Amino acid sequence: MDIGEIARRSGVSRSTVSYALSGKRRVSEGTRRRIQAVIDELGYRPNATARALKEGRTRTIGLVIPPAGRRLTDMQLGFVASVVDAAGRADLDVLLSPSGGEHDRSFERVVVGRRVDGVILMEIRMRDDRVASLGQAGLPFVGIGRTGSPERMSWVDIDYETLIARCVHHLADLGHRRIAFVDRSAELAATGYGPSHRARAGFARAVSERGVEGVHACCADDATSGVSCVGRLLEDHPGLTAIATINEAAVPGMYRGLALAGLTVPRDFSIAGVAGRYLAENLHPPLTAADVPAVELGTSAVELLIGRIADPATPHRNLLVSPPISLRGTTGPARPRD
Amino acid sequence: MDIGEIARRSGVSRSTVSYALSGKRRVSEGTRRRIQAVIDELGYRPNATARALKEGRTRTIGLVIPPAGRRLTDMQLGFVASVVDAAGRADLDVLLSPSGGEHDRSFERVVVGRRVDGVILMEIRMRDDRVASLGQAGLPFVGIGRTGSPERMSWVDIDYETLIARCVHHLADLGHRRIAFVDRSAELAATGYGPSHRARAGFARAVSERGVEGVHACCADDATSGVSCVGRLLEDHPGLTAIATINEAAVPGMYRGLALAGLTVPRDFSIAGVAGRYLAENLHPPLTAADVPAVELGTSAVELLIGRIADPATPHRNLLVSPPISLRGTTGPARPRD
DNA sequence: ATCCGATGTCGAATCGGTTCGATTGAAGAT
DNA sequence: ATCTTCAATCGAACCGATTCGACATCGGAT
Repeated sequence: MDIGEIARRSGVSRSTVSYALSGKRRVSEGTRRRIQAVIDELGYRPNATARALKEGRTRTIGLVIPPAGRRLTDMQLGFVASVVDAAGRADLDVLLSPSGGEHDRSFERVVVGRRVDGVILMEIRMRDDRVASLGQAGLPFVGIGRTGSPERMSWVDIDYETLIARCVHHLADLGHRRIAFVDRSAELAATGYGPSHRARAGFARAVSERGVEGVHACCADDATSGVSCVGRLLEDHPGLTAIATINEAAVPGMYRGLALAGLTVPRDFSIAGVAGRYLAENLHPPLTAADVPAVELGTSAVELLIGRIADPATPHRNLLVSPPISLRGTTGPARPRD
Repeated sequence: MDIGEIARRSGVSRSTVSYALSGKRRVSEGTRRRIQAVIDELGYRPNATARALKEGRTRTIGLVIPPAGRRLTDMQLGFVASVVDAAGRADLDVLLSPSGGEHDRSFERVVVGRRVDGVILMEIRMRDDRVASLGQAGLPFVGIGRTGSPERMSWVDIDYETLIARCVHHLADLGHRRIAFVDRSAELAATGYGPSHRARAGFARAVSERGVEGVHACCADDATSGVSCVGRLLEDHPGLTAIATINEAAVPGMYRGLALAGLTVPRDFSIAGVAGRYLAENLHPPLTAADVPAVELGTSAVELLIGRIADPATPHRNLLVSPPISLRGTTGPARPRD
């Protein structure tokens, strides 16, 4: 059933049906009603593909998520949910494209096949080929995260550098003198993952400002790795009394690792981090953390993208959030170990 | 840049370029090379929308997920990931459509606008309007989950009825005489959510077979609700010593609730359930549970869907899994309370 | 010299919409 | 009665691919 069928049954031309539907030209009341009746009876809806072809836009945005196989963190899940939600409110559909490995069929298909009007890119590297591809394809995009030269793109991001520094200051204020920074996985950091780089810089800065000792450790995004990471840290650094982290997925494991070592949080050991609010609140004990407003970031990313699609020539905009640290149950005064 | 541009620069007609690309007719070696050179130079890729219009298929499948705002459970996340992954391997893209509320623009757009070649439907109700819509639209679909009349559709599902019964038997074998079934949220169950219904039936059956006392409780999908749900159960049913559950998201909260009541798992209280393997293993203590093979289910769903798209007249197929219970750390011999 | 089949390429139609310019017919002005 | 104006509608072109039938060319058979 196509628009021709509707036209025939209503005794008008195809263009009249189109105008009746879009309202872009006047159609007499009687005709409109007749057409509408036929449409309702047959349950007609214009074919989105044909419309997309003619209009030159698909009313779809691409959401590039971390590659399949890797589990989304709580925060990432929050991004995805809020992007889908915000897009839906703007009557845009969302096409999922797992990417982040090397060559990438899905990303290729979506981007250069023009399946989408614009793209939201997650888990961006300091140097990111996908950003280059998108630029070259002339496809509007917004990053959740930013590259090393962020002035050349639109993005929303979390100010990990500042936030981790703030965690260190908070811990130092409590008297901690040996603090570990638990990063995300070594592979991710090695590929130039922005938050890792920037958080490391913020950590180094704060550590030197406060004259405390800093330790860096990578840790995969799961509880088991958190356990072993903490085990290693405690063993290698006897004076360690606190952790600052951006690895929310490993936090439950860290809790367990500390418990295994006979340490109680926050009495014997403190943890502060950057995490999605939902997760921070639902951990036990609830995590003292800078609460990343995933919904706000996802929503803003969609808004920025819609703006760029409407007018690609507009100057780049961005949003850098540094939410305050919510004091919950995981930090307390330093207490010497051993 | 379109196929005409490539044709012009290669000095051939558009159809020749198309045949060179698709291989559906012979093109002389020299011509093919010339065309390929131009394509490589310009980085041309056929416009997916135009191709979709002509071919009558979009090479995209729709994935209908629970409505925005509700957080995906670990198991659901596993489904989504594996569906996206399996689809990608078949060179299909995935369009996300949050749905499950009442009227639903996204679902409408995707289904009747023919944006996709087929649909995978999550979180199906015993009676589900979306199944009717899809049938009426003549769009192939596969359920992860099934309705009350499952013979009329293709699906993959978890045999919650059997699995919960198995949990009850396991607990009864350990001497438990008062067992609670912790369901998912009351709202979800009220809308006829299949797993709730079927698990409840399996629970009732097993409880009567073993002559033990069964208690039913609904619980929202989060840790906090798990805490309060357990609190209520312990208070209202003093003899309660075990829980069987399909609510994986509430399990961490149940642990906490039991701990708050001074009960140690599994010494004082047992829990068995149905949960994604990843979650079950990463809980602390690891949950004794029937491990739902989310990846297998998602992959099978995509395979079934591809089959139906290829030949919609084929008889319906389905897959009902009932994985064995993995004994981990949360069940033990009953020990009277009070 | 003519006919034949194979091979390689082209032109036009098509998919289902949107949109622009042209056309029709009726009402109002002169 | 003729001209103008305007509202309502129509027909055709177009978006960018695929595909079918037609056609040109050429070597080989008669």
